[in-house]
Amino acid sequence: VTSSSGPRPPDWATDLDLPDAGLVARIIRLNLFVTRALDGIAGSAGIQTADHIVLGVLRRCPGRRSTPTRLCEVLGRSTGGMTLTLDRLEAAGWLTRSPDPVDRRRVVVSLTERGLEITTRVNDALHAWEDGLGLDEERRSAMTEMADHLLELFEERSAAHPSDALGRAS
Amino acid sequence: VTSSSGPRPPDWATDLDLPDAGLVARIIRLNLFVTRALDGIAGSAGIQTADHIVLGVLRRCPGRRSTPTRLCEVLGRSTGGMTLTLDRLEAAGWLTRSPDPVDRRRVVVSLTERGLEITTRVNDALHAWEDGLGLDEERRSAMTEMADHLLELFEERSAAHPSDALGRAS
DNA sequence: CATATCTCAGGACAACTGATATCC
DNA sequence: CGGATATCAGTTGTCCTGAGATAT
Repeated sequence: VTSSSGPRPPDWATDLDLPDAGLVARIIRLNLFVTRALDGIAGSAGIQTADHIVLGVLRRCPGRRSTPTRLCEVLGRSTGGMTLTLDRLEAAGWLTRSPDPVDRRRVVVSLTERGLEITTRVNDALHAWEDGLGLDEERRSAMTEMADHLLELFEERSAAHPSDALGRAS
Repeated sequence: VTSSSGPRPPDWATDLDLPDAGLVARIIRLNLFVTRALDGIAGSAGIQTADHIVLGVLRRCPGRRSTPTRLCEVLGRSTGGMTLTLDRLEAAGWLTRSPDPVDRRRVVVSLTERGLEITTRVNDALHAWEDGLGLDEERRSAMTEMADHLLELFEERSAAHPSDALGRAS
């Protein structure tokens, strides 16, 4: 994490260009920066990034509740792994598990007051960080619209090929 | 990973909306889809996603070579972890390590012919996948321009605050 | 000598796989 | 009974931390 002093690296190690790189490379790179910021912010708030994302998904579900399997589908994780994550979040008091009265195989996962509070706090900090970037409003809304359009395409696509949604198809 | 048959989940577990969600949430979600596709494609080619990304960065470096530390900065990883990754990639014959004649503390990491070949192959497949999404050309170029603009902002930002570039400050 | 770069060994942790219990 | 849901146990694997080696 040093880059201030000492002998500068030779020029050929300095820059990298994304000339022919496609959208995919750019999205990955964007995600890298975003993830760094999120790690810092979530860390300060005392929650892991991956856990915050689960709470964030939950926050945007109708009624602020969902089921483990549904969360797995959205986030591309296994049910076994999700159980562990939910254990952590439940132990922290950020969500509760309760049996679904309608279908008792199911477990309903609900965001608690404190869970809502922390994910909202992290989200607000993230918004502040985003605002501080100096992105003009025009581009911001254009970018949002593009992203939503792309997301729609992705969702259509994974609805069409559910089997390789997770890249596990033969 | 089931969503085709069986009793549908109740409505309240079905949809999630990103109403007030900012760019960050969208980028994370985009990355999720992209990562799924990449996992599938890279997996078929016999390389891990994380490893492919290292090769991809290398491919876009002038001269197709860089140093471990530089890669760590770009990808936000520790040098120790990078050593292990480079061990893997070197063992696979995708890159070579050689001492820097100018500064012999340094190691120069160079993409091999085979390394260039595999990362190019994966990249082409990714392009094909991207083309298959049905994104019209106008939006595609707009999206690209937006992404590049955002990336510039991010880079300025991390140049301004190098200490918390990795979220490890204080 | 203090700093920079890389490597190595040890440890931590999250996530997956497969099997089990419960329920439709 | 077959399919679905969630959990548990065991394992894997990657990454990080901190110490050490070599060079400046």
